[in-house]
Amino acid sequence: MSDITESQQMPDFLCCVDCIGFNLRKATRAITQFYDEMLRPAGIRVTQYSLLVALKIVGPVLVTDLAEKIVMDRTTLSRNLEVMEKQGLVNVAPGEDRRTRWVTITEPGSAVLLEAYPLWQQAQAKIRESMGEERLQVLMADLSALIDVAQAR
Amino acid sequence: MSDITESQQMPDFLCCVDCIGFNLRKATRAITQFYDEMLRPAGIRVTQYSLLVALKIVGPVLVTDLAEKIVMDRTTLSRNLEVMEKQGLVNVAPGEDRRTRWVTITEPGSAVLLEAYPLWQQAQAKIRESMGEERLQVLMADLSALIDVAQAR
DNA sequence: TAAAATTATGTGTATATACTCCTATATAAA
DNA sequence: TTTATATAGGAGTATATACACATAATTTTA
Repeated sequence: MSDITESQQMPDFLCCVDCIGFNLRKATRAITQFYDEMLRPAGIRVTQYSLLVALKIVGPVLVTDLAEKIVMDRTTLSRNLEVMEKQGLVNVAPGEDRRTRWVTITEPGSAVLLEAYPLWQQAQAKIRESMGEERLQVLMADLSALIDVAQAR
Repeated sequence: MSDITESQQMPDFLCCVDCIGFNLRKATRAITQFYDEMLRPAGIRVTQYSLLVALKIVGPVLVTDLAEKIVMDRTTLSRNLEVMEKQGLVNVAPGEDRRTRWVTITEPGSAVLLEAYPLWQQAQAKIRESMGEERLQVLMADLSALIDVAQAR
């Protein structure tokens, strides 16, 4: 256990704790708040923005298929879509196979997406300016690699 | 808007959508599930593990101070600690300044931390094996940089 | 010292996340 | 064709997250 079980006062160490899960969650909290704030004028959050983009590109799509694509638990996606359906952003309709449900972006959903897009661009640009394009590309690739490690079980 | 507003069928594009928020959240979902699964025998999740480590190192600490250190909303931290207090992992006691509350890891909390530590090490090692030490260091640094960008407002 | 401003925290509400168990439906096997 | 199995999704429960608002206590200011 070395230095972890000893109750030393070393506050600065906290910022460099090397737990990948912790650091990833910490960065996600900060970045999510950043995007959510930038997107606020459009009335949606970054999670909803991402789902609208995904639906625009791959929709209509089945819940389970979409969930797998975006590495989101099926039940999580369902609950997120439930909110968006109430807001009129998406449509969920049963398929011929009566077990399935097709998810589609609605007209109002597309309108909100159009409104949100420039706001998202601004957020994205701010980060790109500060981080640099190449560094971001490496980061995105590393995040993908992390997903592969996590799912290789 | 270019290719985003056109309902083209290009499912593979989804995996490379360049929204930093989306990719970060996606990776965090996968990695959090990974750590949570590895830590399950100890009965805690990676969020709780991180909080126990933090408290072991810097505790006793005030709620707001800890929240700032770990880039977590004050109210989020309060709610997380509430659960851990019910489980007996932490103690929350009022300070001399009667507005404040000191948070401390308990004896049972330390015991759980000791039990969880080797499990966490295994999770960490698996990722390190696959990613390599240098790549991970770069990744951690980039996550820190992201936090700085997000908070520079 | 009394009033104003600041600070530390709690509460209400809402979204985000995912595990476990359950139901309905479809497909495969006997 | 009946039975067994696999699949798609929903519901219950619990943690994680954070914004807006409220409260109590302290500090600053007039």
